[in-house]
Amino acid sequence: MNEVKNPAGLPSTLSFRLGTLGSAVADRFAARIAAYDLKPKHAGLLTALSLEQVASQQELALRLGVAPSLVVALADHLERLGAIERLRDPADRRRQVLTLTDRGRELLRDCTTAARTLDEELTAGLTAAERGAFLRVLGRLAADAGLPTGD
Amino acid sequence: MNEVKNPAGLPSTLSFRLGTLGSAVADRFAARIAAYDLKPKHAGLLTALSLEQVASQQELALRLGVAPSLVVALADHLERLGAIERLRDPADRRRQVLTLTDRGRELLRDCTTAARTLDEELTAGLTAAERGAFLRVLGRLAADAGLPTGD
DNA sequence: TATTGTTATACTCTATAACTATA
DNA sequence: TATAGTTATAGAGTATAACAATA
Repeated sequence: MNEVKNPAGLPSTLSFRLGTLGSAVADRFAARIAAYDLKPKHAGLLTALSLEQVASQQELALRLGVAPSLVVALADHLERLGAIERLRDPADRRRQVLTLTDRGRELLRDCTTAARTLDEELTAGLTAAERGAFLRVLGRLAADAGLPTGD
Repeated sequence: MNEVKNPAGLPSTLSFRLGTLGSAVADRFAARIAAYDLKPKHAGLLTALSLEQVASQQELALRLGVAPSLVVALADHLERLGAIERLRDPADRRRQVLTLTDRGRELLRDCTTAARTLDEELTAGLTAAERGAFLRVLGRLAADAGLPTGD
């Protein structure tokens, strides 16, 4: 007399699939941008700067959902790479305003290209329609969760 | 004279969205199963056991893609919770065969319920058809990536 | 006194390497 | 000698708390 099994277990849930697949994809993305001496969080910071134009480190910490001390470390690294510049805000000399350099925009383009290539590989088995619909729903879910979607 | 922007930047890619959304969902899932003194990796181990019936710790390490030493720590914890039993394989006394207990199956059901509840919240803004299509594509992508899908 | 950025420190997660017991 | 599991140790990543400069 078998127990009643879960009609379909944890792997059939959207949350589990999204979590495991997201982790796998993030790892693959990280491996590809490692060639530029960048990690996903660096790409996230560059992206935030490209959307916001300028931003203080506190604002970035809030936006990225990380501790301010981590923004210091990320910005230090990006500054060493020549990807960003730190400028004291003359109106409030406590604030450091971060801005993208040309090199930073170039690196962000490289990251985007790497992500697009990965997209192609991941969705090789999908029709164009399936892929488009999937991407749109993904964008809506991300927006609902308060994440950037570029729209 | 604005520079030409990326026609659509990193946040418009499937890889970026999957990675960020996956991370956010994983965090939320972790917060909910913390009430059972479990973390996502524990749920993954319980799931693997439920699919495989029995498994040695080495096999589990391979399946979960983690170091064997981590399986030790995860199994220690699950054993303390009464969720699994360790049995020496009589045929090869080096091997520990892990099996789910009734309590383990109960905990796995609790995790699945938590994931389903989270699913509902995440997809509240989608039609049933959109949701079904999204889940199916997610399953195909996960399967292509070698992850369990429960199918 | 409050706030921005920084530094110092600690904690979590996980892997690698050394070790024990079986084979 | 080789393998399963365990233990010891170390590294990455990130947070919290103390501190300095400025408001």
